[in-house]
Amino acid sequence: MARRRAAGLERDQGKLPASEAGGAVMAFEKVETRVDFPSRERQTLRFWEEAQIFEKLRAKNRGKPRWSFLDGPITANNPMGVHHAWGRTYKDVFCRYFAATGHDQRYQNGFDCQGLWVEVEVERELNLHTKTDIEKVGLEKFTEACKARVRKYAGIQTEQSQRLGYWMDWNNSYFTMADENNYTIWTFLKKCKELGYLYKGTDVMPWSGRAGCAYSHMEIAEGRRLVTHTAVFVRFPLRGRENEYLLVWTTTPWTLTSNTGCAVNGELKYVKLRMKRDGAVYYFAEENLHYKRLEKEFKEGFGSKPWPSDTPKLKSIHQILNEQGGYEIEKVIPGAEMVGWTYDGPFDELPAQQHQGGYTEPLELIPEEQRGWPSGAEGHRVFDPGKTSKGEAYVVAGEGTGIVHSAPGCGDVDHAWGEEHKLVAIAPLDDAARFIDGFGELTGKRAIDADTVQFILDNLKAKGLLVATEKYPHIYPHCWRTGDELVFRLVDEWYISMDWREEIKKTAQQVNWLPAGMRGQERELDWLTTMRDWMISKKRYWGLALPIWECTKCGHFEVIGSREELQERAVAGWEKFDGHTPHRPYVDWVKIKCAQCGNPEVSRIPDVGNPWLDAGIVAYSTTHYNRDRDYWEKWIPADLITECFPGQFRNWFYAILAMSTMMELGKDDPRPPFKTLLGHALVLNEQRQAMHKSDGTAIWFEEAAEQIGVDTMRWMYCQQPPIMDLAFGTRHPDEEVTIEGEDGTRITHTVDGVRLCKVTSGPADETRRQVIIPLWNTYAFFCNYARLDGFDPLAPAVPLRQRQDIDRWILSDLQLVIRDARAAFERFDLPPVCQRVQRFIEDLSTWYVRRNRRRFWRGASEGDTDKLAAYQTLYEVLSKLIEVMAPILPFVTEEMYQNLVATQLAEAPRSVHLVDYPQADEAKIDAGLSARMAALLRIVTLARSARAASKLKVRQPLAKVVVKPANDVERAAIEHTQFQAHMLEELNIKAAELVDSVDGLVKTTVRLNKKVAGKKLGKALPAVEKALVDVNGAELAAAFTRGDNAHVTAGGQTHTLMPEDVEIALGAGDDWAVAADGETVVLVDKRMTEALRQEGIARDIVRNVQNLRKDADFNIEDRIRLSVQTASPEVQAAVGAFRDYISDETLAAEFSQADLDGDCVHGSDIDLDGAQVKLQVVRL
RNA sequence: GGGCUCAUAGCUCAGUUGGCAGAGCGCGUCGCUGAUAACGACGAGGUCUCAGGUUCAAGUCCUGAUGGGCCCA
Repeated sequence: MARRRAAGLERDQGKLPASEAGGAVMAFEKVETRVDFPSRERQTLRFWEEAQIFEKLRAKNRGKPRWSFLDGPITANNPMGVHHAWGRTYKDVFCRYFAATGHDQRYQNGFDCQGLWVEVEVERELNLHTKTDIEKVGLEKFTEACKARVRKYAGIQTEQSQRLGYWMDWNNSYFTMADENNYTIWTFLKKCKELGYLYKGTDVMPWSGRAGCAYSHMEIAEGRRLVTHTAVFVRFPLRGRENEYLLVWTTTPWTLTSNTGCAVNGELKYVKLRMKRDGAVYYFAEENLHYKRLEKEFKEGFGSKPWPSDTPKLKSIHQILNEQGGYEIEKVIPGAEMVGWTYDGPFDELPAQQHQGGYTEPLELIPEEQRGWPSGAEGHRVFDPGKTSKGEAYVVAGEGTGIVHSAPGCGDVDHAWGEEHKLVAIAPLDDAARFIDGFGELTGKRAIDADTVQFILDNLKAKGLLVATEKYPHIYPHCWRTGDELVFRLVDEWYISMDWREEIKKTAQQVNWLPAGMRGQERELDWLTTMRDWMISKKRYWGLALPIWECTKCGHFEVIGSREELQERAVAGWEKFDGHTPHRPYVDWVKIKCAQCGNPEVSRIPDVGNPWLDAGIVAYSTTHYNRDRDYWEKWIPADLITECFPGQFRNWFYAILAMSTMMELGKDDPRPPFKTLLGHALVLNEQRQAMHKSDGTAIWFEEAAEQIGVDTMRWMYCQQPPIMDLAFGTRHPDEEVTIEGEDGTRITHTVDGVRLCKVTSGPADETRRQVIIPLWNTYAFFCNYARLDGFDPLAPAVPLRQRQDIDRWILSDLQLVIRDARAAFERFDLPPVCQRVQRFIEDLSTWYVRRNRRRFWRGASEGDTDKLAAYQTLYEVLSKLIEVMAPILPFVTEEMYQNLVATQLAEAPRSVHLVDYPQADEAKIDAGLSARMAALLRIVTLARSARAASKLKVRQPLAKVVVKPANDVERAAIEHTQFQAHMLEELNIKAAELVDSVDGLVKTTVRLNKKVAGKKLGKALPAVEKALVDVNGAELAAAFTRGDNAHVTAGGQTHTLMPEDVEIALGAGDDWAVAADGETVVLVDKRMTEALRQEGIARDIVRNVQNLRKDADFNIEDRIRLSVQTASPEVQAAVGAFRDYISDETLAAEFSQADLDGDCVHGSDIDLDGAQVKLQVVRL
């Protein structure tokens, strides 16, 4: 029992192990158990850098089978937060795994560069507020500023990604603003044009005056907000009906300037009523007179948002008219009767209302065929727009008045109505949402300004048209970037028709969408089915220059497919453009000649492209489709893409599928862009809410990396089911922190200059506690003893058959871990890898190491192969385990590898990441052994439970444990000598006994197994169940044991019960503690003897002395003098009887029963079940 | 307004063909510990959102309501 530790030290006397003398092997380095993981991660990064490990990895795999990963570009506009790190961890983990399994890869990261999001930030930097401001600064300067911003953040994100351990070819990242990317999109667009899918459309679009551009329907969804507007009731005088009016209601008074029609529902009833005050007659939907408007919203709010507190409840029209002196109903007429009535518009005096064919700026926006239509003022008319394609009426009663004011220049539905019913469009706003010329005093005013609204109200009042105003809350679209209210504006935009959507669907069906629970294919197909034509233009500056040259003379347009084609077609401006990127303003300088009318000065349209075009082409642009087709063929389809999925079905996933499908259209063997798509959900804070940059709750990457450690973060991401949002942690914006590493570094700010704040995370703490620390401590245990013992990893291996079964068991389990991990990696399913490894680490640290500790402590003696076997087993387990985990935890596994392997074995690769991924060694798998050990662990757990019920602590030895095994595996586990010894030592019990039955030792009760018995008993079940309460369980059990069936009488009928129809439960007696699980029963003998009692006291003393030693900071090998003083004869007797045991365990070379002398006496007074004992120790 | 989906312990979530409501975290008690910022055993904690229905039996199946989420209008 003597501990090896002390003896080992004596032998070593501080000298190095013998094997070191040969010079081949270094001693294992001492490993601390309290470590600063983030600081060590930074050291590991430096090692990789200096030793060029990534470069060596690439060289190693060059020319091997390819594995192709295609990176979805990250927006290079802001520093990374922890929400970006999930996807980037996936990317790195799979690239590392497929590198370890010997695959050549591209390792190309991508940055998304173009689009409004960059413009908005650059405007802020340059203090620009409008498009005019940008044009004053000059497009050249603006474009270069956008490029500079993108480069800056690409650099920052590169640095952050490297800190994450993300291995990419960082000098070869692609940028979507690159010439090749833009020109490849030109190729795509030209193909769209040639197939007839690219067209120009005129429509009323949601428009941001601040941003000066239209938004697609996908974009406005992100900017809906609850706001209160001034809504108005207005009356339109009917022509030819003295003092009679249409009553109209709107929340956007500015659109009244452009009214050209009024829509009614012909099938609805309308009331004609006369006001008592002035005799005016109003027409509106009868149902609306008493309609309680927004009643539900007033009570319950708008979705999650309550009714605004400063907004009064809405009045009904009846209330409003009553307050104005009351009214009388004259009659009710069908809406159909009103169709065709004409009326005076509220702003007929404006020049815009008097222009034939409507009014737009430029006037060319008016389609040819409409130019002869009557002006707005002439044409005001009541019409019935009928029903939607789904058969629902456009105009319904309820909110409003049942008479819908229609302005075809200000609304998309109105616009469609106008075209059908020949009502002209008057488009009042310029690109900054200001009134254009032709609107009198309104010209120059911004439509959404409060002053403008007030001006219009005053104007209507002065004309006697204003009936009432009110505060009206509703959900209204806002600009997702600036927060401004959107207006609706008639504009030209460019579209790709979706007439070929079935082709895209075919591509989507070729893809393996993961995780399965995401139902990705279904969602994508759903989107592809319902999506409208793709609006690809934007009236902005920084982005893809749409390669569309449109002749202003004849309207002919052409799409240029490449730089070379442009050069060929250029008639002016090429020399000036040459040498620039194909961005605005440079490319706008190039003019071509109109192929249709010969116009020699055809310019590019000023629009830039939708940014999803930029990201959607990367399967072609980054693989040089246009200049190196072989290369493209090698790498596309990619084996994997992985991104955060919310939103991407209609963004990147959609764009890359659509664009790739178009590029393949017409080929014999069209390729999908990728084979497998792995999506993952969102990163939230610990309260499961979205984290926001604006309120300081967004966790910046460095904050988490330096406080939590990236290995821990990576594990969190990998073990999280990708379908579920990850509750990451909490940022405390009021608590600034400074990170001080062991290496002397001090970090106070993120790379973007934001002050670091405290970040806490329950899930991260749990990960560290359950995975990283147990792994590390097992490693430390191994190294620290191997170092003292001079363990030589090159020593000849003890043959497997000469090792203990517990060694063979852990090695067998290790192979199973390797096999399971490989299988899960291959199907891109990381949580099972983490679960399997975590369970293994638990078994390793809380069972294998604990049970075998004394084999490592044992004193050295010649030919102690059992001890060598223990070292070799644990060494093999650790060094293989880190290879399994290396893709997920690249840092800690690297550090362990350096100490365990790299410095030990001369021929070993320099880094764990240069080692081939381990293969399970089938010869080491012993399924029977694993099953027996699992059975043993199950029985030990049951026995612990029974022991706890005995109320006798584990330090108190007990005489016997009785096991009734449920099956042969459990029986074999207990019969196994070594296994039984482990069990008894673990439980501190002297002997074990196997029995076939526990009858007589415990009380037995029987209960019906309803699942089985219910099938045959049916309606009789409740009666039988009741009858069973009175049955003697022991007799029933005995009958089953004999092989008989049991009979129960209930409700006058006798039912036969088979063993499987009942479950037998056990209760403990006085002498035994019992625990049962299914058929397995474990009993612990609670009866005490004098010898057991004394041994228990001795163990208590040992335990308390060990505590003293630890508190006194003695070294493990220090010898002591021990004093035990007590008046208790029982304790004195125990000390006498177990003197050798106490001496061995505590390294007490001398015993005393008096106070000890000396400077450093450590003592404590303890209570051993009522006996007072004084303990003292002093170092010898 | 339409479609999909969810509602179970303080929190996060499992719950198979209907058959004794579970895990992890947190909390409490006890125990173990010279690798471990650990570990182990036990315990408290539930109107399975609500209302009907089918059934011997419903968290589970059916109908409806309420509330949340996502998507589309």
